[in-house]
Amino acid sequence: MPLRLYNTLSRQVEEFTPLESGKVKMYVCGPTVYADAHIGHAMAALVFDMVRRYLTYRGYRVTYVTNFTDVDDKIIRRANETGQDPIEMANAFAQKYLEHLADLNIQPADIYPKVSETMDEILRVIGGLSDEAYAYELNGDVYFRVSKDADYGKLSRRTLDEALAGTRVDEDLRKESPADFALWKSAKPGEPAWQSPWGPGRPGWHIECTAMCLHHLGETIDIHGGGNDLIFPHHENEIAQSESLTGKPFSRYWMHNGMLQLSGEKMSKSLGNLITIDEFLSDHSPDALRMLIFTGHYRKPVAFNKDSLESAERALERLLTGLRPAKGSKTTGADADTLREATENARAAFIASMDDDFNTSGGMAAMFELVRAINTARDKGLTGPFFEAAQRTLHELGAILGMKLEGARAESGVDVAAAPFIDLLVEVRGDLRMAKQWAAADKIRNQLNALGIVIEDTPTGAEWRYEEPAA
RNA sequence: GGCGACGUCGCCAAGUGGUAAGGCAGGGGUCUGCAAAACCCCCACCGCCGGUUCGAGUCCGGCCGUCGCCUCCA
Repeated sequence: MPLRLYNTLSRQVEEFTPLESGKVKMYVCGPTVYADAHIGHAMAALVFDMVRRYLTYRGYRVTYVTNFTDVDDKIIRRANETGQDPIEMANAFAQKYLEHLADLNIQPADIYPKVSETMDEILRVIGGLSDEAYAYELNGDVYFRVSKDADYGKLSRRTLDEALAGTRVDEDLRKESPADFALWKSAKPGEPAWQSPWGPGRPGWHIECTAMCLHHLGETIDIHGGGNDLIFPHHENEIAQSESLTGKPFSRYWMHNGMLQLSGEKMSKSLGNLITIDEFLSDHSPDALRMLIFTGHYRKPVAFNKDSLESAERALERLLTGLRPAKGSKTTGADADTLREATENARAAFIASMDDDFNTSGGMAAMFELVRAINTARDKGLTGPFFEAAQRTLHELGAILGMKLEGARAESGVDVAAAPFIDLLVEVRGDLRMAKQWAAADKIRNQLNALGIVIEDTPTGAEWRYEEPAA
């Protein structure tokens, strides 16, 4: 079964075939680093991390490039306000972003290009476009001549007239057409500037991705990704620049994730309705965010609110029940066969779903089916290789979605040093129960519970684990 | 206004034209001293109106509604 994915360019689900067999060149637009990243950024990073992990799982060798925009109006403004050097400030935010990505269990990209480090390539691209009359200069500014690009608008499905309809009133009136966009901006006093054939200045926004792709991945890449708010004008303009310069298709597939929404609106810096990654991680696990996002489809908007987050956390807890240890002694027999079959079915169902445009929701369903099969097998006393294989498969499928599926006990909450004392209390409680001293036994259970230690009685004795105390 | 996406159980959310996955919540059981967990069972005529078809949540048209883009934006 081939992998199929939705291509924004064709507005259809297509079979995926990379340019070079077995290899995938992938570029994802990264953030402009002028403030703390929020979980909307995280969603894009998470979605494409999942895409990359799945492609890798399916045997592709993926080269993954994602950029930092570190030269930009907003960065300059913010730096001026706070009296910092713009490049240094951007660098600090980029560094922090990288830490967030690591905290979110996002695999590092192969290359993280920055505008400030790609200047030679950017100038070369602009020069090439100028040579072919795709660009023109106006007193140190260089603009892309949209009218010369015959298929401009093919990604966002807009005609030139439509693209013009909403253009700003305070446009540079010297431009040949309002739809023309800046490739190079001449330097104003107090701004960081680089030397160019058109005088000192800095690049326009869209040109960086074109230059970075060309430089690091070549003239045609396989997958270009980003949020769907980038389709126009950013990605449209990238296509215009790249294909005008090379005469070749820029990206074979365009993938766009839906927006994370807070109270019914897109989470964004300009709207001010955001939750930073820092804020999120202070209260919740990275797995919970993945659960929330991958419960739905990556192209659809995700509602982020208290309810959806709580629901995701409970769903995650349920997933984790499948990883609790076996407690019986059977290793073979009908229950083992049933579990083995369920394990194979779950993996097959997971792959079938993911092959269909990364249907993580269906993949998640397969994981829950597996959890039920594991829990049933455990209740029936199964242990041993088949039980372990099932749990390993659960981990394996979770890992494709970037989930660590770590039990709370192993992860945090309980100081390792406290464990023997808890064991002791649980043992004492067991003795009290034997003596039918219910009140005293329940007191231990309740008080430990208040501290986040959950005790469960089983036929083979009491077990305990740590859980975040309910708020 | 233009372009586009979407409207499926109380909530979140899948769904290749043939009578609706999964999760959360809820109800009923098994187990248990009680509890918790786990397991079993129950819980949807798919926004509205037309049309195509033997048959539509799934295709076509219209309407209503939500969201995104059109300006920096993951």
